[in-house]
Amino acid sequence: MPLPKLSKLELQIMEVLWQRGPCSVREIQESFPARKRPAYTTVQTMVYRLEVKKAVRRTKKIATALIFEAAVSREAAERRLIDDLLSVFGGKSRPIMAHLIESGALTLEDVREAEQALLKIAGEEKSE
Amino acid sequence: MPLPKLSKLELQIMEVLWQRGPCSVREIQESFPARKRPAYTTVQTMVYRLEVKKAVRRTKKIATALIFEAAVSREAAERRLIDDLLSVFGGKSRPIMAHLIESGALTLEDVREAEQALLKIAGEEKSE
DNA sequence: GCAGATTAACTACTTCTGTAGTAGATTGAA
DNA sequence: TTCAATCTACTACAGAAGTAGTTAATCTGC
Repeated sequence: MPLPKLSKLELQIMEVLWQRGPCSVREIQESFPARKRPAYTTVQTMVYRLEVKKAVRRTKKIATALIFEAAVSREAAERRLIDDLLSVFGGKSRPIMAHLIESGALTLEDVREAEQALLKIAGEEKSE
Repeated sequence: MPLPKLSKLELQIMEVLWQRGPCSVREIQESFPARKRPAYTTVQTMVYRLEVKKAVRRTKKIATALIFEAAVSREAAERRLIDDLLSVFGGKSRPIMAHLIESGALTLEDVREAEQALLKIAGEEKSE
């Protein structure tokens, strides 16, 4: 599979790797806000599972600790999430937009930016 | 909990109920496209679980069959999905929009419609 | 060189999801 | 009235996800 499905916790771990670059399990664990910090071995287990899924890879070893880095991009992982959501909505983004608006997360600026992006794409396609 | 999390298959079952109104397990099962139709008892199990989650309720009994109806609205369920997704993106819809565009699911019309909706809301808020 | 700290690797257990079989009750038709 | 079809209700099981303990190897400072 090109891009395996990542769970919520797995994504949070990937997030650390995307933000900070290669990290040890300890560094990943400590970057969780103290209140909701999972046990060291919990993070360790998740990192190993991500490794099996080829979402992270070992790069080197510093003293006793293995250093891991993301093997899939944030873009690709996020894209996967959106595609999954779209499949629930039958590929239509209309209802998604409606909910984003309802929840107050979508601003006029977001929309105008999206419009510009779409216009740009349309223009490029014409000239191909 | 006001709205329990629904899994993919649970959502597909809710979809049948939302579309067709009250149904028996048999009707739900048969409304799945033949190719990917789960066994009768699989649907039955899911419906019972939805019942435990209070997402569906029994309305009546026709002969031997129980008739179930949705106890949560499609709006609420979809809203829950979006909110979960938003939490992954830190509440920002910008990246979500970007991916929708990239995947080709978002059209200019969708965007213009969204813009109108937002303008309308802004107008209403001013006059309150 | 050794002891205490740190880590990797393995194992374990729970909940959720998807999947489905079985047993016993209920119907409806002949 | 009896029997086959249909249902409900219960049970089972595998895989993913979340959580974490244990054991044995490995460092590192003294």
